[in-house]
Amino acid sequence: MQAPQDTKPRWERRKDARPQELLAAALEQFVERGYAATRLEDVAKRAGVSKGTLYLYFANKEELFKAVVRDNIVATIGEAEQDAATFDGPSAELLGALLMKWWQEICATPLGGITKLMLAEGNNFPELAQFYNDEVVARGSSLFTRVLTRGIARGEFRPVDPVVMTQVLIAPVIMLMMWTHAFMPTCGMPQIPPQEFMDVFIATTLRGLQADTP
Amino acid sequence: MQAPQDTKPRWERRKDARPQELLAAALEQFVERGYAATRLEDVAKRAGVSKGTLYLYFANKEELFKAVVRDNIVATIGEAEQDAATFDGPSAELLGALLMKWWQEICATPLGGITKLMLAEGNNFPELAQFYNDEVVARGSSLFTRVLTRGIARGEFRPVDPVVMTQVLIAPVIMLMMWTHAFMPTCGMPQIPPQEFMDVFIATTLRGLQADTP
Amino acid sequence: MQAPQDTKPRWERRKDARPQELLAAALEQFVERGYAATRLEDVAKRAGVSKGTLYLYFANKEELFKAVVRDNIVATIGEAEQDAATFDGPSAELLGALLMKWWQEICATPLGGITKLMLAEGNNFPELAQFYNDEVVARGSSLFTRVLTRGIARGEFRPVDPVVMTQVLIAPVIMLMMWTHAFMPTCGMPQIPPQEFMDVFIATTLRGLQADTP
Amino acid sequence: MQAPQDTKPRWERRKDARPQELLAAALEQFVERGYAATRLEDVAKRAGVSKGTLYLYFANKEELFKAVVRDNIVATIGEAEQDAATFDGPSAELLGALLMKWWQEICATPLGGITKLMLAEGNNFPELAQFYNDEVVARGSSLFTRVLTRGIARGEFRPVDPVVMTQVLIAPVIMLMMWTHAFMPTCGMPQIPPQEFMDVFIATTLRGLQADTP
DNA sequence: AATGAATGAGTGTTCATTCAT
DNA sequence: AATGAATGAACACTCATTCAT
Repeated sequence: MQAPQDTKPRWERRKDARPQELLAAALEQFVERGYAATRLEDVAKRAGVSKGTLYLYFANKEELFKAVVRDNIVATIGEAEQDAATFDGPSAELLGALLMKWWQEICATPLGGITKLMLAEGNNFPELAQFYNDEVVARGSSLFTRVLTRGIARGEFRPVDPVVMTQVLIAPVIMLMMWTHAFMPTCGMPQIPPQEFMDVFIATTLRGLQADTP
Repeated sequence: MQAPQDTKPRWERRKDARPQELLAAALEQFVERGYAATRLEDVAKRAGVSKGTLYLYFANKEELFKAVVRDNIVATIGEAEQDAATFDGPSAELLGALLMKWWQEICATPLGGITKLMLAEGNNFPELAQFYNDEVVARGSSLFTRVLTRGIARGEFRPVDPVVMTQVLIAPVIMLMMWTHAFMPTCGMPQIPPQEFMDVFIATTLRGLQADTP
Repeated sequence: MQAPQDTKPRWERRKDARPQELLAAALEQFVERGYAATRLEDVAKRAGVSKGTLYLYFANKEELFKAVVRDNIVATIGEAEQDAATFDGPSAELLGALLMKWWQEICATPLGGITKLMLAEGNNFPELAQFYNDEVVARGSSLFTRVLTRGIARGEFRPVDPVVMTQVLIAPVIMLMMWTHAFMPTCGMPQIPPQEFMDVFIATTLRGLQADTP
Repeated sequence: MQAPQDTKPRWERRKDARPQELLAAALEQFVERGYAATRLEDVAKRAGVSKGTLYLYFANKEELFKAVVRDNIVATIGEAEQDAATFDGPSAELLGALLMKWWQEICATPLGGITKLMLAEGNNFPELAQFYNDEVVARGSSLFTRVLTRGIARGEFRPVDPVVMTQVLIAPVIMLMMWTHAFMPTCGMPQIPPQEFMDVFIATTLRGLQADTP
């Protein structure tokens, strides 16, 4: 028996990988330097190609950025939406899993830098802000809102306003992410141990949401 | 007795006011657009002078930014250091006053935007980061540390590690500021009422610091 | 008695002259190379300034081109409109004068190259085409149409359709201009003597327009 | 008797057709956008091949353009030269046929756009201008000159200077072509009916050339 | 023969900085 | 002190051309 073989010629395999290589390079560069300060030539160099090659795959800087967001953050949101749609167990468990997934797959990775970037530069690039708000903020929020609504409907959660509660859920995670990511290395801030924070936060919140059982 | 009078002719007073006008314009522009995206021409226009005039007072963009920080944040820290040095009463009172002063005079004003800016863009301008760390973060932190040490020495506070405790004091305030300032308008986050937050935070913390009185 | 003196400092006189110098350089360059092939750096060099200086006076390439057209062709049309509005004599005389002015001040000068350019590249730059059509073609045409209408109303001209007749008037002049201007030097075409052509053309046309006198 | 058959397999015929397909695509693109603005990628796409394939058949953009001219205009001139060389009848008939052929096979087809293009952009591409002048202008002119000379020698035409007369013959046709082709759609010029124009032009000219018959 | 990925020189545009007046 | 004209380095984006497959 053989290991599965890629029968394509080498350059074709290379071609298929290119967009991913470019997106990875772009992510790093955007996170390191911010949107405006990222030079496409540096992204290209980082991916080991020339400036022109970038334009074979992405129409311009803005589309490159959007592709980075889509390929990483939006994709993860999509998975989470799947998880939520097919999940059958208690809402508290689902909510906890979603929060932890968000933390582990986005906030705790370099992707967290994208959120920082949007906070910092969003004002200067309204179209990007719009895109990010539509594809990430709105979709992510409404996912949490739906889970809360489900829990309330099933009598698992107390009858809070699910929209407001969504914000209450989101806020500490973003805070923690800013804390973990953004603070300047020089800043000498204390390291909050993120995993513990998340554990405590989730446990506390779920307990607070729990409906009274007579 | 007379109120102190400015005996200078008007144009000279004007001249003396120039740097202040420029610094005010620069602050607004930096806060609105970030450091990199701020165009000196816009700062000049906002102050009602020409671009060249800016360079009569500030050697370059970086020095302008530093001057904004010095003239506002560093100055406030200086005052606070004075307050602390001459204060004679209980350490808890001093600590509460310092925290509240920090909140009210920096975090709750446009100056809070400078902190956001440093978090967001500091990495791209290492010299600015260094400056900000030395002049603001380090000095501010050490002020709190000194007050904590004083309180412990005087038996008012429990014998915590004053350096770590400093971070614990600072973190929530910065969090609140980020919350108040930075989050994208689109983000739809709930408004935390800052004054209440600060009151509760200060009360709780001081109570937690209080040494046991036998 | 003294010659009128310019009391401004030299650099200010320079500044006032700059736009004209740039427009002149741009006209030459556009006529020589066409719109797309004209490099702004070459325009700048030709005017003896740097590329950046161009942008102090004109927002971009397109605006530079429009300014060239306005400053030359549109201005001349404006004069002609004035002439026509204030003219009191026979319509035939006015019409002849307008045609000749058009020939002498536009077609026979480098400005004719602009028309050639629009014919050649207009398709590729729809916004420029629109502008040129509105500001030059439409205004110029309607001027001739008005004069024809005036002549007909006053019983000087036969009752032709003035709009169609306008085209008949315009066509030969544009033809002559293309002939004079555009033909490649190498092309070895015969030199039509333009002045004679215009004289004969105007004389013939006016005679053809003349109303029958009983 | 059989019609000549192409015995090659289909893919080979395809291969043979390639250059023609490319030339056709190039002609359309050049006429639509002009020489400089034509992107080889668009030509390739139009021909349904890849950009690289273009370079298998034509060394570069310039050679592609020359090939378009050769394959169309020069070829037609060649035919006309043949016609003229073998023609035995009256010179007036030959001359009329040549003029009409020129009109119908070049000026009235998209090929007319090539002439427009050379007029408009020739200056920017001296090598192309040289080529066009040698292969098209000179050869075409000298063909007419030879026919005129023949007619004069045979006593059919009046003894005009054949070189000058050649230009007189050429000018109106080029004019008509410019009129038909190049003028901006927006320009609202009246449509000259080309066939009538040519008929009248040829009839008039031949009559004018006719030698007096005693 | 055919592909299409890759290149890099070239151009329009921006903006911190300088300097003659 | 103040001006604002001038500069030029920097960057996003395009496209003719090359070449490994």
